[in-house]
Amino acid sequence: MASKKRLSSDERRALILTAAIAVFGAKGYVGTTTDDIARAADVSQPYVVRLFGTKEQLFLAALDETLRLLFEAFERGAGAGLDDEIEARMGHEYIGLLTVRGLHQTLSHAFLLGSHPVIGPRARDGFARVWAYLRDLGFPAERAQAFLAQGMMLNTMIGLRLADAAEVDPRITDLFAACFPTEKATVLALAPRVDEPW
Amino acid sequence: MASKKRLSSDERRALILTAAIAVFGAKGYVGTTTDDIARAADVSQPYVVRLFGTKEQLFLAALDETLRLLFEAFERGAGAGLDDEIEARMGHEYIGLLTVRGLHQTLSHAFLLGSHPVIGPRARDGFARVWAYLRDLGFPAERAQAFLAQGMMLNTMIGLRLADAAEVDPRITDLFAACFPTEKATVLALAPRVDEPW
DNA sequence: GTCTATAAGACGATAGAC
DNA sequence: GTCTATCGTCTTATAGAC
Repeated sequence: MASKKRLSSDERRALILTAAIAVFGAKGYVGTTTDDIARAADVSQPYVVRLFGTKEQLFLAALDETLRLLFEAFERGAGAGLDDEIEARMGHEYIGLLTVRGLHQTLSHAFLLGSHPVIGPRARDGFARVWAYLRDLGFPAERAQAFLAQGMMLNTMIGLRLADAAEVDPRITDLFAACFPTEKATVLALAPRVDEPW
Repeated sequence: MASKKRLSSDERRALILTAAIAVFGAKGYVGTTTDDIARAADVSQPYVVRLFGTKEQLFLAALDETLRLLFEAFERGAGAGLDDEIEARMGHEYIGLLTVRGLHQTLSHAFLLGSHPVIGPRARDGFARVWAYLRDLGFPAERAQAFLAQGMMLNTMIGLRLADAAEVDPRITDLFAACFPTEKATVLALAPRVDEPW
């Protein structure tokens, strides 16, 4: 059993944030305990609280990091080309974010916290920034709208953990084929499964 | 102060179920206490547990009722006409369900509980039934997919409580106009607001 | 049909040591 | 930088009365 290394505060924070996105994504803001995250990051529960102040601040940090990774991915996808090409590349990047465990679901959970006095405003601002980003990129309103809607659909299918069902339930096979005409295999390969705790 | 009437078990169950959809929608499965629902329904907390067994079973009952109302609305919207007409009517009915407090958000929360051992399977089945309903109605896969995606988008905007922001934030005004070209006024009139507890 | 009282457990946060 | 111990609170569910 390897003994644990003493890390710098920043390194430890980064590890805990990664764990937080995974666990918050799987169990939601309220459903996640600071101890869940501590165990996922292999540190003690009080230390998580010590580093981030409160569970609420930890969630805000996880949301910020999630949005940072999202815009980073969008930046990679944006660039020269026709609208169709840009949209395809950005969709591809968004699917690629499935390698960040819990990212899509952390977004979904944040977007359901609209009535939370502290998290709600931050979540609304994040969503509005995504919208503004697409529009500033030159997406016409209707296209931006459809692109976002597809993203919410992917989030939902991930949150439902529908991927295993795609292999046994013909309805779900049909659904995946319709949603991801070109990237079905990638999505099925990267999507979290029912039996994964996170 | 009006004294409370003694109701039949079925009447009381129906009242509690309505309250449960509203509160679960606003605060989520884990974030809602049985006491929250009891107070919203004006009964004692142990009585809620008595009538529904456990909080988990109560959530399942609320989800069932939510899906029942959803299919009932779809049935009203379906019927004769071109695909475009049917889709417009069904979208209209789905927006009309905003009069049922918490319905869209209860769906969203259920759809994020994919890793829950009991609720997860029921949520997946509900989603698959919605998909199958659209396909059986004759929707081509691509159209059914886009329709569902728009629904997820509406759910997200409701969960975020974006409606107030539409009146002050130009980004959000633009977003609402793009998402609801014909029904923006209805959505804004029916959407829950930030300051509503549920 | 409905309530009050309460047991039993889980959780966030603090204190303080190393 | 990181841990152990622990307090106080909240929450589900049960017991039992009316």
